[in-house]
Amino acid sequence: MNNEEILQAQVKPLIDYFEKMIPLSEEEKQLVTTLFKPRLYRKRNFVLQEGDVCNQFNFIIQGCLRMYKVDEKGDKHIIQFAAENWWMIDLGSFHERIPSELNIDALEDTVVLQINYENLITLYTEAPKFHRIFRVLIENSFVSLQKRLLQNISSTAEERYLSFMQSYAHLVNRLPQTQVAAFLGITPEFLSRLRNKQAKNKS
Amino acid sequence: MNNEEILQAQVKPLIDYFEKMIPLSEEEKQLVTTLFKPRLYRKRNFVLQEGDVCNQFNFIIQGCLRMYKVDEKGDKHIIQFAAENWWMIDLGSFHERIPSELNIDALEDTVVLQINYENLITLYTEAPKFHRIFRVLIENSFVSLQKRLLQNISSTAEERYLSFMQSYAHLVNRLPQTQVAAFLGITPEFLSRLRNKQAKNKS
DNA sequence: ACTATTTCTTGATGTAGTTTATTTGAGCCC
DNA sequence: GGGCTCAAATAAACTACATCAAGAAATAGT
Repeated sequence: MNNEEILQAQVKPLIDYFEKMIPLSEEEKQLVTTLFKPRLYRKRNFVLQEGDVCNQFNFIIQGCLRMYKVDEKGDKHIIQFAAENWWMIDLGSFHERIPSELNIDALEDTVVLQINYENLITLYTEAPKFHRIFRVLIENSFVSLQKRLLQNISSTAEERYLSFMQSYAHLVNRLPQTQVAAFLGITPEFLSRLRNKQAKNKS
Repeated sequence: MNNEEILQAQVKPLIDYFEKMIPLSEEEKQLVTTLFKPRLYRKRNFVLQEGDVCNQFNFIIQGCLRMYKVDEKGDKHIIQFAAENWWMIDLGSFHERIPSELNIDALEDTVVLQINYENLITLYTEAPKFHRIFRVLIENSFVSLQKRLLQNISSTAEERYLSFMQSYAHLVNRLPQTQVAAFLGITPEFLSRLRNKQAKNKS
């Protein structure tokens, strides 16, 4: 993927996404086109590093990002993966304008449409409808997050693995096992055993 | 607490809560006063039972609620406690108008101000400012929830216990140990051991 | 095409947290 | 005040998962 292709990144998937919630006027579409900017992050590049204030609200056009925290031991704990048509942001850092404790990086070459803090305020001011759109958007994210929490506190690693295979079926082939393990909160070794067990069960 | 006291439930804490985010006009205050209704739930009564559609957005004036899921074994997994000045709702069920898998009940006699689905739509329509207010409100809830998830996937039971003691210091004396254990995702027995260990460390 | 690095698997051993059972204590109810 | 229920503490056996180590397989860089 080269710079020309980045510049071709279309705003259409984003407009479509918004219009699935609420139809937009021509002016509103124009605002979105102006205020969201395409950007390529190459594999292993950082969208956000801990210590920085998160200044971009990202919508993924192509590729895959992950968000994680590094603990004192140096272990990474993955909060979220996001692929095509998902959002990625540290909402706390973004809105409170405080340094983030989280990292976001690219697991593949990834093209996003991003809007910075200032421009999002502009968008809200020029088109208040986006308060509603982003309310609904965040409500949806909240519901997903709550499901994940519930999974985590109420299931064994094996149940979480099976559930992950279902919910992220489209993603699972694109992810190395180490990433899946870090998401499930288990060691890669134990994940390997689970996979082995499942394979045996099927045959 | 008797019915007279319930009827005295003031809308003031709620208005104050909103105005900490964004000032309201007199008309908007009036709308809030009209559309939110006070209600008493006695200890052990249900605000929401699984299978029902969640139809109320609740703001807690006095008391304490918990939200939990019951798994196949019959074990309860607590997603959230909420005391004075917090919100309690199953957002997924409420917005998608689908039956909830969660239960909400009262751990103490609890007075809430609640607005039902229809009236919330009315509120949004009459005073679009509330799209913004609820966007911010849900963003805050999202951030708390994400912190809890992170705690859960990255800490041991002991670390979670210590962190809980800090964040919920005001609540912890009002809760039986069994509830704390169900929130932390451990057995009451193991919590007892942790408490014991902490007590010894202090002396 | 070849090495180097990362990823995946497998086995042996260790540990955090569970399960089950028993005991003690604290409200509550005639 | 005695019987009841329900919350809390303690202990032993057990299980899910981690850690460590070492080899095999797959990817990437030159």
